[in-house]
Amino acid sequence: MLSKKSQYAFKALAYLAERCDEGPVLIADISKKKKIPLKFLENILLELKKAGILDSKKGKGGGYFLKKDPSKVKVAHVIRLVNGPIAMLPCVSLYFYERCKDCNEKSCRLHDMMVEVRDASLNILENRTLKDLIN
Amino acid sequence: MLSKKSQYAFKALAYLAERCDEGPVLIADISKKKKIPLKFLENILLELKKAGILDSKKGKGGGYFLKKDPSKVKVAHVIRLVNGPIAMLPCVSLYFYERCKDCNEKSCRLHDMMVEVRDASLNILENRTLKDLIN
DNA sequence: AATAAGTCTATCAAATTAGTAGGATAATAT
DNA sequence: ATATTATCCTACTAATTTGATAGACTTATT
Repeated sequence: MLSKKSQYAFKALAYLAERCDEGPVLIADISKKKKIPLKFLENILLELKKAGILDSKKGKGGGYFLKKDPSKVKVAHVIRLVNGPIAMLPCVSLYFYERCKDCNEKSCRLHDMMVEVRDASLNILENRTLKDLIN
Repeated sequence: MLSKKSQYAFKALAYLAERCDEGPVLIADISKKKKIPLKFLENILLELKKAGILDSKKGKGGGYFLKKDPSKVKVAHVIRLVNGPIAMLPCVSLYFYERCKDCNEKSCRLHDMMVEVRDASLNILENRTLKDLIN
């Protein structure tokens, strides 16, 4: 399951995507409209900024805004950033791979099955962007 | 990601599925061969028994064994039992549904997307069984 | 200089995960 | 009967993760 943090991140990103031509948006504004705890949201947005998805401006008239066009930010990328692996097993993850101890990957049928699940999920998540989150 | 408990459960179930015509298998045997902490495995197997997947016999000649044919036990069912929801969001889960607070499901595009991911995953996991875990 | 906003670091409580301990119960063998 | 074998059960603990908060700091604007 996606963490609450991830859900907040998507809500905030969707909100920013809807307003991506209107200049910076206040954290407090997002927090209020999307009912996300302010300080928690601060941390999340900062993280997304450091990851290159958002940018910000300080002082009056400042706030957060998308650094790229919503259609350029993949949902899979956001999940990996905020939530971690998409795969169901470490031995099957593309970005967070870890060898399975005491298990031969070549002959593990669970491995194969989880590769299938991963690919089915990625087929969707790699082809959807923040643009698809806008109503 | 699947918990270690889930991974252990699948290893144990695969082991039992391979030996489903050979009578009861000792917990200690599974623990040793699959390198699963003994006491942890005890708890897991007991849980699977209570869920109706396994049965057991006490005393000499006892042990655990599959209650049904391996081809009758769906992978999706085991995941839900041991790991919990398969869906990425509570508002999209079939067996662990929870309403999304402060979010209108009808107009939430993330919701739609996660329904797609869920169905893509279930399409695989509901159609694979313990039999598919045997080499 | 005052104000408005994001930045940073640290901390905290609750929940979850992974694993352990040890006795209780039941089936079998002698 | 009783000793042995093996599962059953309840509780506990340690480590990690998650969700959230506090407060001082920095930077931009007026």
